[in-house]
Amino acid sequence: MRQDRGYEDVRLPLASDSRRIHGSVARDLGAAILAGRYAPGDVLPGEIEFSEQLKVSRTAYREAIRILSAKGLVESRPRTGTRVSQRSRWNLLDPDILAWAFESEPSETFIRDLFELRMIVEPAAAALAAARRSGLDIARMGHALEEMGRHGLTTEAGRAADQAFHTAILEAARNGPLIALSSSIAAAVTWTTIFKHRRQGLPRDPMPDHRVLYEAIVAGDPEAARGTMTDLVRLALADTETALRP
Amino acid sequence: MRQDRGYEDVRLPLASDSRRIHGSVARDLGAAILAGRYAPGDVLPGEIEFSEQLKVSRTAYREAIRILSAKGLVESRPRTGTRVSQRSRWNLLDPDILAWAFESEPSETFIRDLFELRMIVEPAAAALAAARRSGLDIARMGHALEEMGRHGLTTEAGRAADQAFHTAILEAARNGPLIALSSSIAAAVTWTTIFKHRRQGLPRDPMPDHRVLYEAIVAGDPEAARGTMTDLVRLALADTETALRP
DNA sequence: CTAGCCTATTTGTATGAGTAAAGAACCCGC
DNA sequence: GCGGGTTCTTTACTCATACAAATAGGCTAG
Repeated sequence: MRQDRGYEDVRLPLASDSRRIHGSVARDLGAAILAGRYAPGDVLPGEIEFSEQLKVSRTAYREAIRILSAKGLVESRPRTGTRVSQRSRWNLLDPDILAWAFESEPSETFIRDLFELRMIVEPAAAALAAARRSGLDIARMGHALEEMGRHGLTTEAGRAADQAFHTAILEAARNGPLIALSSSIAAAVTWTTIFKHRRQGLPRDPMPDHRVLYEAIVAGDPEAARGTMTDLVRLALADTETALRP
Repeated sequence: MRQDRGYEDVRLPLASDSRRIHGSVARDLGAAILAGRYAPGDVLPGEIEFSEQLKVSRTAYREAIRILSAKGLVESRPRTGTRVSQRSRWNLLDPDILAWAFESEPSETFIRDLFELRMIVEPAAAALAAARRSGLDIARMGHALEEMGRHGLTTEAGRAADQAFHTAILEAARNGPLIALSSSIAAAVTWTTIFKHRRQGLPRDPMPDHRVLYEAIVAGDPEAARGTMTDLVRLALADTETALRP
């Protein structure tokens, strides 16, 4: 028997709907801003000019700008035009923004910052998850672990399972705002692995760590879960550090 | 001598630009969704019908929907229409979403969740801040403390200063994604105070706690800062709990 | 009963005209 | 000269309309 309920809204972390024109324009501009091609304070060309330049209608262009504006990347006012906002206004935890940030390789400090966040959030989340997890949560984690083991982290499916494992833990913590952080965490998780592989092969098999963590959560032992997760993230950070600073 | 640099982009947490029509439509619909007037899975009326009903052009309405879509509240596809997304897709850490959530009084569980997040994030942030704070950071915190002391938490200015104090700490932690959480934290901070007052007056003067925390950060003692912040948030949570459960 | 086409419905895109807001330049009285 | 109000001009914002694309669900042939 398959347990499909609850998975129905799981999709790849593809940036929203880049199929539509407004979506792809937003993605392109957003990625350009994240990559630094437009700096905070810069004024974009006027609507008519820029939309013509991009070969799209003003309607589509404006909708793209609304998207960026909703994520805090730009602000537009009559007479002044549309300008890139200060970094402090950017919604760095927005899933799309993260995806755009990782489109062109992000700065090392950004990756470090994400790991710092993981180090803060995930151990606490693991502790909460150990206290609150349901049978369904456990099933999901178990399934993700299995998939990880089967495919290995060299495959796309394996990395997805890794993400799913960490996401399941955050969801088991039963905290809405915390779940909203899962996309950020997931981004960091994926890039850990990618970096590790880029720097030739796995320095270490991550499966044992994950299994111990899983057992702690199944056993309902918050402090064990916290400690194990701390170790897990610390090791991942260490691996990433060596990959970053060769 | 005043230190104005760096404050130039500080504004009230008013939901973006509700002056423009697309902005106010987005605010209204967003607040309605957050308040539960539209439930996840519900399909909104068609563009033409709904925009006429709201007495705005289809263009403005569509731009509003793009904003909501960018924040994960809705998803729209041809033929199917626009429907409210699953809660797990909502970007609960988005500043606008938080503002909308607090427009109609939010659920108790949501407030508890925010406090849980504070409890996780702020002590760690305080520790980092103690290690990394600059002179400017200290000046800001000091200024905010002064204002808090002068106006007291019964005034709008005093509450703003309280928020500013906590925001300054997060900024001193020198971590972009963490700073993006400041709006969430700030929301929780404000509502603590409002709840406490609703439940007759201050149960306790919060200034001493804040001063001790400030000293720890000035002294550059991470563990002291972490401990003090933990106490501070725990007390705030306790106060809020008693206000929630009368 | 199934695979594949059809079509009706809904959002998406394009275009053009007119409105409102917000700096900047200007004018005027002092 | 100089401050304060006024006009001016640029820009985004709003509106209306037409057409294109996508797709869910029915229809039809096999």
